[in-house]
Amino acid sequence: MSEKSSARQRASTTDEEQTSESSSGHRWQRQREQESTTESTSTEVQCPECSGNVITDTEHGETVCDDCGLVITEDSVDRGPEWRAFDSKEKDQKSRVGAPTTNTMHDKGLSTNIDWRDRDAYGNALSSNQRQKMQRLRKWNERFRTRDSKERNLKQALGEIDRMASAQGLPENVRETASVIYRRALDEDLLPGRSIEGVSTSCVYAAARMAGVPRSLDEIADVSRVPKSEIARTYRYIARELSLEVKPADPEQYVPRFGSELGLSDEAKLRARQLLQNAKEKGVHSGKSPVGLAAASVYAAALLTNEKTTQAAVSEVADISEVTIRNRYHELLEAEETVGIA
DNA sequence: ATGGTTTTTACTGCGTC
DNA sequence: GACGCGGTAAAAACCAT
Repeated sequence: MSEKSSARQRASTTDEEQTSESSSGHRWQRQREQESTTESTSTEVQCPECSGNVITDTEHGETVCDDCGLVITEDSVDRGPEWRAFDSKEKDQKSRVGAPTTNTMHDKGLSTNIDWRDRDAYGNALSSNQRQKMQRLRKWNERFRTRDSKERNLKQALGEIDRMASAQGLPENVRETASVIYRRALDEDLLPGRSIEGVSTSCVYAAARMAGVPRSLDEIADVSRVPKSEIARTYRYIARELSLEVKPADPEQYVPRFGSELGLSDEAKLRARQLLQNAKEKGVHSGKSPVGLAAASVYAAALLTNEKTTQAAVSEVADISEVTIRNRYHELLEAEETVGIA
């Protein structure tokens, strides 16, 4: 058992809960009393006997008439957890639902994991007899888990997705999305004729854009083993076939990242966004690369807020030539002026 | 394949520290 | 003289036709 899954296992056994519950029984008893005072709610329902107000008494699990005391329902089910958590750590310890299913594992994390360490649950070494048994179990578990080619395919692809996402510092939800996209691609038989690597790269690219933290094709290509052209081709194909709703990248989405990489103030970032919004209204941006626009706006904003940056530095973090930055930021400033300094 | 557009590369001149 | 910046021309990349 790996440490993670054994912890999960332990959390799901009932005796642990029972003991921790009884040891702190009086505490949560008191909590429940407080709860009941706050949660006794009167409803619109009327008592069938005296037409009085009916109240729900959560402490005793009864629905009772406030006037005549008639018990309308009893032994109602308390659907809340029977424990209280006072901080997130405690919640993690007490909760006994397992890990959430995740699409970043080829079997959604639902299958059994057998740890590679030859240790039992207490951390003691196993006897040689046991060790051999575990070896066999591991082997068959692995064979079972990655039964057919699709599963093996997925496993490899998800590994790649994870690797690239990490390299680009993309958050967990992007990996999740990328995994989902890949699954769909696999289900729709989009893979034949395309490399696993290429498709998974495209998935990461798409997922990053969908999550609003876009990476340029160049940046993605940097961490992939596939040439940019292939990524672009595959991405278009995937996006079309799965009809992914990926809006054209919004330059504004690049601003925070470029801004912080250059160590600019929030004010400058805000200014950059304003410039972009203005440019958008003027329609200056159509046809121009979003990254270039973003880079230019960041540079322009730095100038306007008197923060030191150079075109070279912006060009570095944005992967855009200085020339493009110059051209764009002129356009940005022009658009700004025609509006007039209101 | 082709033509039009955008981006990149490479180079040069200007002003400032 | 190095550096940041602006401009230009030609090449390359990209996109729709």
